[in-house]
Amino acid sequence: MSVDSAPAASPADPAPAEAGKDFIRDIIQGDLDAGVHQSVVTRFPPEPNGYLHIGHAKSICLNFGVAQEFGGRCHLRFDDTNPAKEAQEYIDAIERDVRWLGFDWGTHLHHASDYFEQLYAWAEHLIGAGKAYIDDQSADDMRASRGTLTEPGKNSPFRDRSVDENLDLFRRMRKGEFANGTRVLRAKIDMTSGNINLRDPVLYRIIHTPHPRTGTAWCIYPNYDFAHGQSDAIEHITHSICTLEFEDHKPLYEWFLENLPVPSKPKQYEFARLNISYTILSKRHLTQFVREGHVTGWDDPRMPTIAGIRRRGVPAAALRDFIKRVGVARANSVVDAAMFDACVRELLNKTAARYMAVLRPLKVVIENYPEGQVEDLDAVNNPEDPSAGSRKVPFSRELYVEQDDFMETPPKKFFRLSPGKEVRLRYAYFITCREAVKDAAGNVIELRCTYDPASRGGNSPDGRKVQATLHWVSAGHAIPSEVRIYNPLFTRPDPGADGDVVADINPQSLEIIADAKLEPALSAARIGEAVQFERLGYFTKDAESTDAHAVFNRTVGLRDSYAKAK
RNA sequence: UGGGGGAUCGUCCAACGGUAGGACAACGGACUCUGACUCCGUGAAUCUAGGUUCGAAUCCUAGUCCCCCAGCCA
Repeated sequence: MSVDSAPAASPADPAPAEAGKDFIRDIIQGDLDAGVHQSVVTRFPPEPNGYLHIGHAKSICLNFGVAQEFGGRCHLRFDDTNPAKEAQEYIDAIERDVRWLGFDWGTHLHHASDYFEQLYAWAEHLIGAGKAYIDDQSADDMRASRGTLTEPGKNSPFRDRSVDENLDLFRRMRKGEFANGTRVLRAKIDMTSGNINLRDPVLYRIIHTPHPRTGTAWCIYPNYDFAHGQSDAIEHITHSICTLEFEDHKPLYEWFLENLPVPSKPKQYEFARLNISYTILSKRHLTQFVREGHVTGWDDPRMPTIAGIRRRGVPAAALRDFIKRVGVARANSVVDAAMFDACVRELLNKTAARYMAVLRPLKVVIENYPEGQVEDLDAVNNPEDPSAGSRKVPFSRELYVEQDDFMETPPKKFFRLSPGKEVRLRYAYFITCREAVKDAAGNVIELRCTYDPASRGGNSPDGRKVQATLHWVSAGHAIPSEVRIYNPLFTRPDPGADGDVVADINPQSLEIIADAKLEPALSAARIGEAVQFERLGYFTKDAESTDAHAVFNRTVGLRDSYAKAK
């Protein structure tokens, strides 16, 4: 299912270290200036339970970005503490995506599972200090005694077990003597705390499921709270940057650092996660879309995953630019999806080679053009980049133009082809429409036109002007191709606001054009290479293409002030 | 009605007691062999009410609204 152009081991397009400015960078600069740290060490800590999305890209750019800017380092650490949800496929995809984004963790690829033995020892340390106990309550009973947002919790009847009993039970948990869900290790903190995370949080649970890395070595696993801060401490992370919802966990994070003989004391900082209009960035929902087949996979170009964005043809640099423009703050916000498109267009305008392609072909016959004659006309590859040079485009008597570029009875502001109207065919000739040929149903199926031989190359020696320049493809030379047009996956800017995300999925999110016509030079396009189809948008050849059947994805359309005016 | 956070143009982010600025979006114009690009221009904001101060988006007080937390997920 998953077609992916796998990047090389190190980033093909490394991110440049250009400093942004935000409260996180202010804090780091302050710490460095004050000598709190000699250098900065950050980490990007994904759980390998799904593919990375554009929200993760924000965290990646932040963590790796500050490390780069301040001359420190950033670790890639898999937070693999729950084997029931994690898989090797995700681990591989995450490494690939981080590299593609342009970042390099060097030798610092780590896993929470690397620390299972140490974390276990620390758990026994806590038990020995009387600060953790084995609870035999069921999950339901624990929930009932935890209290609510407004009512304090009640102590577990197992809270005062002896150190020896706790130690014995914990060791037997590790040995696998107990079934899933029968016992947990809890910290002994304060069941009446206003912060629910401090009401004797669970530290270890029994999960008899093989782990992608440690196999069956363990059947008890630390949870996030017991693993994260300690892993940070082991790696000497200086600034542990996470999203706002972990703010309530900070007191717990610090409680472990204070009560355990950890080698360093990292500090946690939180920022607001990324939200984008017309987009869902929740792993739970993205997983659902894949599982239920609303999309073709994690790398479906409609998905906000890094793999999907890449496959759609967005360059890593455009994604980085977007993240940079969005900024980092603590206020919840929803970024306009148009800002992402703007970043993509801005980069592609400078870099993408231009070609002509007709998506919805309408046959044009140039009546006064000699049958059998073919001319190779010069076309500029990229007007924004003279070094890109030029190419030849074949012109002949029978051509295709876009159906949208003809109207039998045009409204006032329609500049394109209509009966009697003269337009320019880009890089070719002025042509005038003489007749629209229709089928029995009255549909226009062909245009009979004449050309002005003196306008070869696209300019008339008498200096007369035309209002429109159209793209075109020689019928006899055209390469047939499938083109996939992607529209927003959702019909509303705030999908799921009424409670059902799936109900807001856009039934027209994918338009497949089976028989587009491409100019011959496009046969050399490489998979993943960004090109512009003139007047239409930016496209890239999909990895599903075969020699016999090309497939192009639309990355993003061009701005279209005419369409908007209509 | 517990605990924790947050409110600045339509949107996102700046301004760190001293002229509220940038980007995206919108609108108008110029240019154009892409109705693209580019360029020029226009409109557009400090949650409310008090207070401190020569001066407040920034400090204080009281409100209002929004977000997060009751997994043996992360």
